[in-house]
Amino acid sequence: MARKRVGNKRERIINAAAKFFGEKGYHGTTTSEIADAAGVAAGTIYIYFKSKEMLIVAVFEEFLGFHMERLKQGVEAVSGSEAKMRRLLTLGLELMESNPSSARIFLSQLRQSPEMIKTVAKRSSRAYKEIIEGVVEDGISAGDFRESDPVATAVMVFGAYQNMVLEWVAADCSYPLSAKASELSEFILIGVACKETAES
Amino acid sequence: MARKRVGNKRERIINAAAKFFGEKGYHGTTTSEIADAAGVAAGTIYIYFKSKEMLIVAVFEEFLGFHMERLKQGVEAVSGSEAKMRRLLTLGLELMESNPSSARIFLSQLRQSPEMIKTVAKRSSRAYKEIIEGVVEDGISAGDFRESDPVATAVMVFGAYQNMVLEWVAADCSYPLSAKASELSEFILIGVACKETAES
Amino acid sequence: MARKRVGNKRERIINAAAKFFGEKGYHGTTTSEIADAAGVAAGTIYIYFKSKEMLIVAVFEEFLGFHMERLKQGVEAVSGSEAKMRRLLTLGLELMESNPSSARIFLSQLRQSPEMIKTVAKRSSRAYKEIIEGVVEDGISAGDFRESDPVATAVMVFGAYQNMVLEWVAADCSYPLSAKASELSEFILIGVACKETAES
Amino acid sequence: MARKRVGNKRERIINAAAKFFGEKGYHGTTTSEIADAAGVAAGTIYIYFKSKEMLIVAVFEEFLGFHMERLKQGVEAVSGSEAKMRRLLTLGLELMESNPSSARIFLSQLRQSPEMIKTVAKRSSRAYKEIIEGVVEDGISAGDFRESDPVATAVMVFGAYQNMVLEWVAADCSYPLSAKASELSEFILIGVACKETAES
DNA sequence: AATGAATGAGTCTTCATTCAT
DNA sequence: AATGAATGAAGACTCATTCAT
Repeated sequence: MARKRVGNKRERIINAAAKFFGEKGYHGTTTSEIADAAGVAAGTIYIYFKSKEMLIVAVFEEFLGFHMERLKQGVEAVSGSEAKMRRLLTLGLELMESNPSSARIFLSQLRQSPEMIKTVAKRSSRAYKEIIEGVVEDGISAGDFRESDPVATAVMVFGAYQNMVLEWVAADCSYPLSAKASELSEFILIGVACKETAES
Repeated sequence: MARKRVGNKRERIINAAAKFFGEKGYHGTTTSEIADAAGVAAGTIYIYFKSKEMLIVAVFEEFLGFHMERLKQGVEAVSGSEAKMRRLLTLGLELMESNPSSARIFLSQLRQSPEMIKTVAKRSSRAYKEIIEGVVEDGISAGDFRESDPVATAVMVFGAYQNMVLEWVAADCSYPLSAKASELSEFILIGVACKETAES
Repeated sequence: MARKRVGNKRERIINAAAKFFGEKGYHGTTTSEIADAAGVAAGTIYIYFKSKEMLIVAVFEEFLGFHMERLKQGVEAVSGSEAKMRRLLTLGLELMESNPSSARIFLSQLRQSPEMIKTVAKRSSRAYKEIIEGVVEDGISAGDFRESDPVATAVMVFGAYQNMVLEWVAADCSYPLSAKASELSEFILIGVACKETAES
Repeated sequence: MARKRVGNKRERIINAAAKFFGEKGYHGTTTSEIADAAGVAAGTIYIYFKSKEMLIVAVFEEFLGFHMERLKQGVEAVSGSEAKMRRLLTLGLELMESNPSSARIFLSQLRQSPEMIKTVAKRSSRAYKEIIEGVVEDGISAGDFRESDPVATAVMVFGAYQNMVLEWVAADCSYPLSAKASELSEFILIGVACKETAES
């Protein structure tokens, strides 16, 4: 009684879906098992979501919205371009670490069909990169980072970040991801900010 | 009729599979259409490959082997750490550009199931990163690149590279990917080599 | 159209399966034709039965349960060892005669795979023989039958009975099987009851 | 080299087929594995046998012919109705015991399709029963056995015999079948020979 | 809104059989 | 006679989705 009524049905379905999609992949998960785990009937899913595909999209949007909000807050909470970038990367890894299932969806399950890549995956990276771009742009304006194309830079920063998470997922999340934060930050900061490294 | 005898059957199947898997995704492709396009009977696929899954793995190995060979040759053909890194990244983008279908498989289709991520996708990035690591290590030894953990550096370099390709794929390959080579190289080289950037 | 709503789905599937398995054999029958004949969709079979194999097992259990109940009742309804044995054999032949399809499954289709022989076929003959053994044991105790190993005796009685049915099935059920009841009973009764053979 | 050329191809195919059909069942065996085990190409089977079905028929005929010859010889070698019957049953069990695979084919694999039951299985039991009938008839003529319908008697004798073998096969041939010979003979002989039952 | 039994189109895979060599 | 690569028809089973209740 207690566990069943925690959250409304839509939320329960999303949570169950996130868990299974992350663990077994989109095609490896059946809508029935999601319904079971969510404690609803098979048909109920279709009251809240038009199709299985729309369900994974919803799962992802939930995840993305939550991420974006946190990241924006985190970035605003500190000052200084370098500190902002550090915060962004560290927080990003922490968020991924706290929800490996969603991380997996983010990293691979959304790339199932060319259609999905073009719509959702694209939007996801766009949102992410907008934040990165913001930090980069501000850093350049402030003279903290070297001159560069913020868009291209964001693509590469995001790639490095993303691949670090993928490595961790491929390693079965067997080590603390957030421990890699400083390593990542160093690399990125040198890439974006490198200006005054003396001689050698 | 004309295309029927070009190449042996195994090769024809691999080519057809690469095309469809890349265009429509692993699950969006049926073994029958691969057989049709390859000009063989449905059952023939199973003479050469144990299952549909082993087929995509084979497609990928083919692609990876080809890539690795080219990249190694390319890197060896030039001298100087910076030149090697540039060559590596440029060649990588060129290879991806010349075979968008395989690029798509490489970037997403191999991540279909958690199983695949753990086995094949892992191996693929490992192979790629080994080359990158080699260049980074040599560069550090030679004093051309700054001191850093070559492994972690390779992860990030690979991530940036990969994401640049993914962007291109998500944009429907609508612009020449190789045109981005210098941008990527700059970013990476600053990240790995940044030592003597004068004042500001 | 008329037959559609007779009985629930599970029952309709079992009946259709019994018919086809009996007529065309297990491997000669497709799940689709069973579904068609039962007036259900192909997938519906798998709601009620885990696999085609579990379906034939279910068909058989149904048949066996029905048989056993009838035979036990029949045997209890009469008194005297000889009368019981006669009743058992007669009733057995009558039951087989009334459902030739199930008889065929019982006699041969359950022996399709070594696995089935070891599990289901074994259990079926065990159930049958337990009843026979009971009658034989009681007959011996009562002094009506000669001393013998009831287990081995049951094997042989069952064999004679079974082969009589098989003959009938092989002859396309072209004669009334129950007409053979007295002949069978005589043979068996002499075998089990013959006590005072003089001389030799 | 030595093993391969022992026997001609036809014989090798029959032997391999007997082994597999007996162990894994008719439908559980592929023609390819038979060809492999026989050391011939897949297509070669079809030079010697028209189809898979004709192959199992051939296997069976081989087995039956061999059996019949031995049984006839065995029966003729002794004198006296009772001795002949004993010899027949004992020899039958011994032959089955010496070739469990063929025994399994005989007992169940030939019953795969209604067609097979009607043609081959029928013929097999007919051959067997002819021998039994002969012994029974002679016994009756000689006054050794009681008056009865030899045909029906043979059906029942054959059934008892057959079921004893089936029990043994179902028990994984885990005990010496020939040890059951005397038990079987007693049962049968009482059934056929019992003449002077007093009274009742 | 919720259910869950039912649907049936869709797919991978097997394998007896053929035939060019 | 022999080969064995190739065929392609066939079939068990799955599962997203629907709809009567």
